[in-house]
Amino acid sequence: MTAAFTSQQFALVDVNNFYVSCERVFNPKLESVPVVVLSNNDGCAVARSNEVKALGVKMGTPWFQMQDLAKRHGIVAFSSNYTLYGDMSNRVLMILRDFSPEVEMYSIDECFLRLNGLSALWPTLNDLGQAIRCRIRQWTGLPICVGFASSKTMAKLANHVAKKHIDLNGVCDFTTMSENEISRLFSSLDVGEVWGVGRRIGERLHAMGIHTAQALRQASPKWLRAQFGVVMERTCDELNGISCLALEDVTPPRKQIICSRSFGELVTSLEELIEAVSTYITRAAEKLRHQQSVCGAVHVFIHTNQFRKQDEQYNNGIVVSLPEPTGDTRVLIAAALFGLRHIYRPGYKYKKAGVMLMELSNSKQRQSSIFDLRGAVSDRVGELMQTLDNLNREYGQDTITIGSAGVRSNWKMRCDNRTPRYTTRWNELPHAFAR
DNA sequence: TCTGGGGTCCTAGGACCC
DNA sequence: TCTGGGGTCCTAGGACCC
Repeated sequence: MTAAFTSQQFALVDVNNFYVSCERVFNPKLESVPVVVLSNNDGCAVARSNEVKALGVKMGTPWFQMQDLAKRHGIVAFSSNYTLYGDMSNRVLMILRDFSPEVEMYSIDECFLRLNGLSALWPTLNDLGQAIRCRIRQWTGLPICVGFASSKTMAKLANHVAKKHIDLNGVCDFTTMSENEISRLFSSLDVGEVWGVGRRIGERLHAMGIHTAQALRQASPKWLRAQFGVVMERTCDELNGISCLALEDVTPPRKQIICSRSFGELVTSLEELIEAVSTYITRAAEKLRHQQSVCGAVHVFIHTNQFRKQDEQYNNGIVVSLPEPTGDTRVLIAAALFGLRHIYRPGYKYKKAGVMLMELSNSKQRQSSIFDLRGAVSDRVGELMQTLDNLNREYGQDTITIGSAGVRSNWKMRCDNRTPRYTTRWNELPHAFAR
């Protein structure tokens, strides 16, 4: 298809400071209070309210490094509550589907919409944007911004502009701007703000004298390709309104599934690592079966804490191939523990372990090995796993587990200040009192 | 004391084959 | 002493994203 000759219209909808905003929905007293949400293990700030951003706290700042600042300014910190955020994210998605049949959930807090033809239903795209903001605010309590443009990369930038310029009231539409307005605006945007330009490439572009989005837009695509590869060439085209990135409204199944965690306390014993790895495999296998895949190889890794220079360091991982693809938690655990025993060395203080399910394929088109005479057996296994998943979904995670996942908890994450899972657990519903 | 987790894509280079 | 060339596949590493 010749994208260059087909005018497209995209919207990017992005929830402002998503995790923080979710917490505020259920605790309005947090409005205008500086709030951060911490990563797993209460390690780093992964979401910051505007008040916290104004204090100069960068994304990913370790929580222990901002203790002084937190005390001085009364920063409130929450452990992450992914159950809550995931559910709120789904609600936003459902609402957006009312506005366009073509919605791509790009990340937990961002959606692309394709609007071809739909914009005719609204006086202007700005009206559409305001309608979306209004309904999401009313139905979920979440604040969002909307960017409109003729390519996804530009829509991302339009959203960025909508967030920065208060007078735009949360909506920015590039599609009706003149070439002059676009040039002026893009000249004020650092090239690093462009989607696809990260730290490394940003530095190189600056060194080459390309400082703004406008300069990148005017660079030669062929030259960019020679310097940086095909991705940057596409980015340049996209900045010129030539849509190269299609809307992906059907999520393709994951090609790999990872589950890894840092430990709450340093771990030395094999037994504890076995518990942790068994637990991670259990989580990963649930995701695997949920997307109807089976897995052909398991990667296990362990490492020590790289920040503790005084400790002897050890990192290792191993890939264990399976004789035939499977979704059976028990087989996957056995493979992972086999690998773990291979790479485990006593005498180190381990900080993190993880597993990666690789070589995923569709469980419906599973290819049997020539030794597999057990079609009936694998059907039984499928039923067993299905039952396990159903019970755990119905009665809560880990109602039924595999024995090696264990009951010790030294290795479990710190998560000291997590709010209730207000929207997905009956016993954690928010209370409302009438006066 | 305390430093996240989960993904994708592209490219270069080596192994191997004919 | 002379010592090809082209294709494919795989992997590791690097870059990006949120």
